[in-house]
Amino acid sequence: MPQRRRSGTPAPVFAALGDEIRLRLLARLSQGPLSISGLTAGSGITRQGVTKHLRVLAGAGLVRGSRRGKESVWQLERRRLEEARRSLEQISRQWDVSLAKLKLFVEQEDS
Amino acid sequence: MPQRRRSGTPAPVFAALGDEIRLRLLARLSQGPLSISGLTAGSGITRQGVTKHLRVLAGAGLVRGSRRGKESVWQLERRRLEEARRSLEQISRQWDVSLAKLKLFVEQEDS
DNA sequence: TTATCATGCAACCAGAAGGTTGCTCGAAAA
DNA sequence: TTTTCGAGCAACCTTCTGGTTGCATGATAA
Repeated sequence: MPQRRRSGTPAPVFAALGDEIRLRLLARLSQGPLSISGLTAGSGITRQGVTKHLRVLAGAGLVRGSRRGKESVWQLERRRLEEARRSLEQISRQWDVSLAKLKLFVEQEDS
Repeated sequence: MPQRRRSGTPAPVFAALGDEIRLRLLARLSQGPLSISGLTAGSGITRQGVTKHLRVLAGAGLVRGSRRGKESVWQLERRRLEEARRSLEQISRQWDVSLAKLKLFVEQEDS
């Protein structure tokens, strides 16, 4: 089933990033592709736990896995992260405008 | 109790951003400060639900609330969002390096 | 061919999340 | 001084999450 995300909202990507273990997995994957047992080593949780986290990341479109022989190898997927970054930049921009207006308002009040 | 976040990891902020309703609340707050009932109107959930979401956002340091008369008014808190944006940019940069190396490796393989 | 290794699948479990309702309380408006 | 309005607190419920274990299976290595 392709196209899990409806691409409209950044929420699922943020949710996927909102977990320490998943951030560490991504960090390790940013050193290069790895198999599940490779990722499990030193992760502190079981292989099945890692698998579940990988599925969450894949559901958000942040990683992609493929079978190679008896192992399944995972790697980063660039697009979604860029989308997330853009979303955050946009939110951050709205934010700035908002706070600028607020500041202006307060100063007006004061005078 | 001040200082809820240990500021080391961006995960809690991402987790707070990882919910549609909370993103909408932030969007509305970016138009200016609002009371809880103000935020509740048109949110689709009850006042208590909104309150809980606000607490999550506050726990991540993204908003701040203060009492004004009988109402409690909420507004954005800039710092955390900037931190999150920086984190995402850094991750994104690692990512780029990683994928560049991968591409290089693949090309080498091919030749 | 037989072990062994890397996974997948399913069931299960405890605790967190997201939501609701009911009641209480202080501030404001009538 | 009464209402009324905006919130807080607590209890409760259901669903999702993060984790585990046990077992089955297809590839690889001996």
